[in-house]
Amino acid sequence: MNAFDGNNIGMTTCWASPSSPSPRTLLAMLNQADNNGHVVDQISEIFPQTNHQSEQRSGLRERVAARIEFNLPPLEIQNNRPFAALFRNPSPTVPSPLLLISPGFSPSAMLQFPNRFFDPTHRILPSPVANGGPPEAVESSGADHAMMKVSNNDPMHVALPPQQDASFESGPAVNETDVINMEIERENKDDEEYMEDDHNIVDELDAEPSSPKRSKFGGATMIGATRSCKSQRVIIQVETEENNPDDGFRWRKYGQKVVKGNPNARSYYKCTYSACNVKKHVERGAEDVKFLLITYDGIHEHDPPAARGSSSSGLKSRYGSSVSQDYNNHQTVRLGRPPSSSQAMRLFPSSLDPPMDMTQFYMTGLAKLPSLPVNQNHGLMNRNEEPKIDRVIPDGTEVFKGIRDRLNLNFGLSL
DNA sequence: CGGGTTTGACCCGCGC
DNA sequence: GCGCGGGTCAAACCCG
Repeated sequence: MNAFDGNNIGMTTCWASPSSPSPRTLLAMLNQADNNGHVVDQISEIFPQTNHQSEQRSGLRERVAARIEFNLPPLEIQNNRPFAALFRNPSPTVPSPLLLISPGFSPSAMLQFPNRFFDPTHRILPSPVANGGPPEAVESSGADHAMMKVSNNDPMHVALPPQQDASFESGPAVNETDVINMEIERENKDDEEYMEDDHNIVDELDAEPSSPKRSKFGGATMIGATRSCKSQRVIIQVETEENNPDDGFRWRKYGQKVVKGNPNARSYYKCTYSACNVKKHVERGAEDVKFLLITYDGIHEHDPPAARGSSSSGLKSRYGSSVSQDYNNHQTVRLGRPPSSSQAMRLFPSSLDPPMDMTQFYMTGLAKLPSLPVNQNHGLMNRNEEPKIDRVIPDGTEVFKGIRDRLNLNFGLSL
């Protein structure tokens, strides 16, 4: 039994029955309630057993916490949008609020185990000032999809036991469980500016009619696919010279194409694991080639493959990384086999790895995209794994369990 | 020979 | 219907 099985985090990612309010809808209602008290009546229909009278006078975080009957610890949020220009459709896609997380906290772990954000005692979210450098940050969008941005100029080093590596290196996964967590987090900021910013984001999204793909998802940023929208999608932006950072899984490149708006070709990869349909495509930022935009489409339902010719102590895939093409004329074109792992950048560092210059991530979960098929045993990567995590954060676990239970109770949402 | 990349052709959805 | 653009296929090729 995985230590996180008790949470069943993201066990099922199908939020949405049409009759049940989505978490976003719920939070939007909470937003409105900030400015319009009677909207709370709507919410009271959803949470009839909660006493929201006092909540109307408290912050939204407190109200959310009260409704889910758990105390959500406050988070530090800053207003920043430093990477807005890095995407092909930069201005409308990048929202502003950032959540700060501590250095050394794996973004993939963050996505897979969002409950850790709630840990009030382990202090996962310290002040960036204390880190002496640009903070890690998680960004949550005010638009119809979740966005998270993680940046950290400090070397990342996940302080986890080695046996946890596979879980935390297995690549990013985000589902709407994460989304609601992030949404709840961001709502902690009872700030007019914050709310206005939220609206501005929506306005910006709506203000770009020239992008035909956008309307499909109600203004959500649709970077890429026109057809393969049947699985969840996570977009990560990494500042790296690697053109395919190692994420612990093995990928086979099956295509490359120059897409509109970006002179840098996009490479398409499939997971080589049999019966695994996870794909990803990788492209350089249109405006800043330092940044690599990796889009994961789908969720691995298997363990990361053992590295060939290496011990079982770590994932040292020879094939996870390659410099397949010199998009920026900074590296020589290399055909055939990728460079050795020593040249490859590990996307998700482990505790065994030496500190690396992992700098920036950008993650986007398109909440509007259809969720994964309901499968009680799937939903996030490696959910079926034997327990590899012996560091459990009880408070966070309980918090998330409470959220899950409450959502299940009130919405019939099975997480 | 197995497993990877390359690359042009093709497929398909969408907007006009 | 047509064109555009993103995604995929598959033969050719590369490499250890």
